[in-house]
Amino acid sequence: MGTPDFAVSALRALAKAGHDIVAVYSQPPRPAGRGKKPRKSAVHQAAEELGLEVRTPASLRPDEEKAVFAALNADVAVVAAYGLILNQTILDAPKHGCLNIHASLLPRWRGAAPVQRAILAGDPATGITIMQMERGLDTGPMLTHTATLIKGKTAGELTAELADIGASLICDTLDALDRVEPEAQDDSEATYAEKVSKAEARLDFSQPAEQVERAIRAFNPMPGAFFEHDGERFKVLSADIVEGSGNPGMVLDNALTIACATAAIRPTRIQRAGKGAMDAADLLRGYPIPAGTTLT
RNA sequence: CGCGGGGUGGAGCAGCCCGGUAGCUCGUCAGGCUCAUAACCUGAAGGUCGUUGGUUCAAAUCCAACCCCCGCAA
Repeated sequence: MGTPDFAVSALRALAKAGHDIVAVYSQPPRPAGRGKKPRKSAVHQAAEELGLEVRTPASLRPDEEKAVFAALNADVAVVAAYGLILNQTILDAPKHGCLNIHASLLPRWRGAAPVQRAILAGDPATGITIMQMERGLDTGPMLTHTATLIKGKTAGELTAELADIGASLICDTLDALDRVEPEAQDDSEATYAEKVSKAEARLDFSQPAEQVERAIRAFNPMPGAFFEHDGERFKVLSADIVEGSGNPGMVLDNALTIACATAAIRPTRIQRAGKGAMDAADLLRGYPIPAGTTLT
């Protein structure tokens, strides 16, 4: 059970490992993208390519869905970023219950956007935790986990890396399922990774440069950290922290060095609305943003 | 039929509304000067102006269709 790219790695790995996948659950196709045509989820597409049966119920609450799921008579359910609440009946249906591939080192960052939150908070490392699902949101006992350093990675890069880690870890965990010792989470250490909102993606230069740079990485590629200038949106895909000071948001030179609360930030990759991503220097060649300009 | 921007020498743009010599910033190459916080001067190479068709004496510029890229929204 999964929906985005993050879950595809695991699906492919499970299939390749020779597991008998009795069904794949994913969110139903939704109008999305330009043209608003209904699009199948990444998992949905991958499952079809693998020739697997795909089910896309809008909810798992109806008795009928519960019955269908139970009839699969699965040994175990693997869940990764599925996007639907699993009720107790569903959780109990498989012989070994439902295992979740979660993109954080639980109990830190339970919830929807663990990767982004970890970067935003400046965590030195994060990882994947395989846990036994229960009623609460990402609260179940942990089975296995693998850590990785965040360094200067963007959310996109980290998510891709964690997807691979999760894929191999779930396979290993399933192989050793009868040997691993479930470990309860320490609720007092738990933090919640709230979904990212569009408003958050607007850069706030009144924060320290270090925090601004984290935001840029956390929101790359989605939804894209941005500032506004001349009524246009400029997504900042990456930036360096440099020396400099001035009123927050002010451009300090002709190389687009932007003052923050402390120090300054200099975008290296930028994307203007309607344009492709380009180096900041290239943007400035055809679209100068002179020193003294204040960005919001 | 969700809204919108764009495809012009290697890069980023202007020109298009008001058809008629292809421009700017940068890069590249050659030479000069010489060492001035991404150096400066001179010169050169390099473009089927996304594709196809139409209008016209003449189209990057007007019209039609199509292909590709992207922002919003979801």
